[in-house]
Amino acid sequence: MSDLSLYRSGHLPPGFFARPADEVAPDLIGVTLLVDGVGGRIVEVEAYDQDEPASHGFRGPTERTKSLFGPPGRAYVHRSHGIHWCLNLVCGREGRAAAVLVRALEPTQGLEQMRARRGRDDPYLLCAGPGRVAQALGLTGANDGYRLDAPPFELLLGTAETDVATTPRIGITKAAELPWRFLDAHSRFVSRPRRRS
DNA sequence: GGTATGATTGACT
DNA sequence: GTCAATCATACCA
Repeated sequence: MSDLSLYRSGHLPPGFFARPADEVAPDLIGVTLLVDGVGGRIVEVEAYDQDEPASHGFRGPTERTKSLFGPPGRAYVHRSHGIHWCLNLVCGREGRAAAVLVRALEPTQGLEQMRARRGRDDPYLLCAGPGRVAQALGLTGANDGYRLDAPPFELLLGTAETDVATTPRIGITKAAELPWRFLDAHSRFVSRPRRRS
């Protein structure tokens, strides 16, 4: 990956995900994520890597994490707390567990469909949080392993520069100090405001 | 086999 | 702020 600006307002360039997750993650802020034409602009993500204990891949591949260890550019959709689904975008190379968790979108397309799926009207509660994102986009474990460069998925580069802030990750107890949460510094659609310093 | 723990959310005090 | 929901996985016996 060299110059993203060459691809502005188009699809993601080939090889975009074939990099370490903490390099891919900030580049995803401002990218539009759609599933069957419904979705919005990514404003918050977190990176996870096999070598740190917060990663689902830390203890090696399992039935649940096989797509996480698969080729980059695919979805890894896992259940959280037995209730919610969370969408990850697989990075790195096959055989290595690296992924970016999509934590929040600014809803831009298919608002009514997302409201119906979420059972809520407030646009700030449609996609603010990983479980909410998956629910709004209609994603479940059935979508685990799907390619991200083919329908129903679509990823489009943003057209404007985005100010990316970096903070520790949320909701984990291991490797909690790693600064691998990336967010649009000015967006109101993030799951939680930037941590006070 | 039993128990503890989540990459969370929504309801409630 | 606290806490239950709900289940696959991890870890210990």
